[in-house]
Amino acid sequence: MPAADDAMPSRLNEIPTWLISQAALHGHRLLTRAFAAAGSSGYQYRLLAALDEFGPASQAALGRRTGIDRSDVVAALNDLAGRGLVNRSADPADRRRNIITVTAAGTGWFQQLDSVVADVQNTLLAPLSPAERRQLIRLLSRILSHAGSQ
Amino acid sequence: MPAADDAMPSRLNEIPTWLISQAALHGHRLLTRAFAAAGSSGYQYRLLAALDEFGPASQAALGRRTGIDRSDVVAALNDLAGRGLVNRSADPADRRRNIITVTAAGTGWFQQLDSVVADVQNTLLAPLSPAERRQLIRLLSRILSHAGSQ
DNA sequence: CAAATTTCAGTTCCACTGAGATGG
DNA sequence: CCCATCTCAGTGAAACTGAAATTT
Repeated sequence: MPAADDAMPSRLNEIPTWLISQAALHGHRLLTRAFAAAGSSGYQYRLLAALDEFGPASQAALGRRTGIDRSDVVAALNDLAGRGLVNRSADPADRRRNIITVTAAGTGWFQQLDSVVADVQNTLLAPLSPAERRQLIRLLSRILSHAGSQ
Repeated sequence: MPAADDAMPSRLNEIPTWLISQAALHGHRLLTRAFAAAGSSGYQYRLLAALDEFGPASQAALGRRTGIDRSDVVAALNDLAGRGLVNRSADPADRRRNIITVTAAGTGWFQQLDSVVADVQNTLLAPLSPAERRQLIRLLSRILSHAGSQ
């Protein structure tokens, strides 16, 4: 029997949480693949973005800013440091801390990752016009700022 | 030191994949909590939705329709069957198959879960007007149908 | 002594894979 | 002989927890 056995319950396709989850899943797959192809990861991109915007910081501060767990920050920085993209140095003012600094190579690497991220956005949002993309961003931002302020 | 140590890199809040992921995370948390409070799970809701829309089906067909892995279908149906919400019976036409049927109690349960889901949508989308909610649904649907047809 | 930082080891949750048993 | 189904056990990734060592 042919039986289009794989049709989703139509109910699900009208439920916002479901649509958002599916879109997130697809975006996450695209990003993970693109980062892996570039030899990196989402954690590394987020850490480099925080360093780029706020300058050198301790590992704990990086974890708080990026929402990455302290344990995972260690592992991601081990990798970045091993490739010479960031430096670890002791904080003279507080010897518990490692101060993380981006190297010149790290800055160049971050710019490359930035274009990887931009490509993925274009792939994901391909069917939407520029105005529609802005609209989507605004709607999601409002949902999130409401969620965050509860 | 005050140091608003927890501000996200502003770059992230303009990246659609990031916004979608954050919204999905929040929605998932709300749903998981609401389902748990009601004594159920998202898997159970999806399986009951498929049975409600398409009628009795084999476990393999349910897995394909709901996108739930075959192993996880078994576990979720074990729970539903143990509570008398669905029945398993052998398919007389193909004895490899279990035919899953919803009981009367299962139908009532599904309607309760449906209102749990509706409540969560209202919570998540609280800051949006009805027109904006429809707009969000349309934009996401277009992204997904484009993603699915590739 | 209490608190913060870095680190390692281990846990938990979820999605998935492999394989055996039954049957077509 | 090959394929589909149901089931269980196990694997792997991602996020988190606990605790030790160091320093404030």
